[in-house]
Amino acid sequence: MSEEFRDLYYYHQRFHDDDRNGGQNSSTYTQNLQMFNHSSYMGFGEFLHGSTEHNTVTRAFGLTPSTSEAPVMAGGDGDLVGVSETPATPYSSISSSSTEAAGDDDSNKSKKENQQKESVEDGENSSKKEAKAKKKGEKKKQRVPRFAFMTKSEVDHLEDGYRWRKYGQKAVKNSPYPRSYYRCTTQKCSVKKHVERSHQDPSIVITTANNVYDQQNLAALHQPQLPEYGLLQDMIPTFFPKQEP
DNA sequence: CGGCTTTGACCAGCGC
DNA sequence: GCGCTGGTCAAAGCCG
Repeated sequence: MSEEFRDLYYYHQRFHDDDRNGGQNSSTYTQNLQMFNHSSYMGFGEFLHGSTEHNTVTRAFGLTPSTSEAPVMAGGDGDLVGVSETPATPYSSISSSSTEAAGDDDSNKSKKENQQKESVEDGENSSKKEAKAKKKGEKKKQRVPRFAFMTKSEVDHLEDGYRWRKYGQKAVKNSPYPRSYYRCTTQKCSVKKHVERSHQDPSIVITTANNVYDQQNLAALHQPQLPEYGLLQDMIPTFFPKQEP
């Protein structure tokens, strides 16, 4: 995995018997779910505290949060959270967080668009500079909480019930595997994620997603279609707790 | 024709 | 200030 992830929490392993075959016969199971911390982002505990609720991650993916109390990620003000104490438990947990402009993906975008528009309209470099200068006056870009999880899979882009459009691909430093950038194409869905394959263990896919879902919009968000081999809830049970009978 | 991927270019943040 | 890197844009092309 890329060096940006510093600390491992849990490690989620998932096998697809036949991903290529529509995943119809695939099976999913979890092994040590490993969580990791993005070095440039806030600690996991911080993430939780910074977030309003335990369901943050659920929201992050636009999934309807469970009504049951999230078990979870309790404790830990620091970089790591104590969940790592129970890694053997299947469905034990998920990954970490990071920060980046809190909820400003769109604002950044529009900012950028405006910037570009300006430069196009003016048709000169000067306008670009102006835009830049203008931007300098604006408040510093904040960070959106992000989190990531590792999945053992043969396919890079895991089916999670959402529609994604790939909007970019970059070579990853120190890794032969590129990183692909996706955005959710569902209306009102502003989630973005990037997916890369671990160069240390090529069988592992690292997915990192932002957390820009507006809680108020949550209800309006689409309900995920059940993919062939399970939802993120299955992959990240700590954040997607199973309903107790 | 619409939706998607590919890919080079651009931009901002960060470290030195 | 400069270079590097991650993230995004958008044109071009592909595909159903």
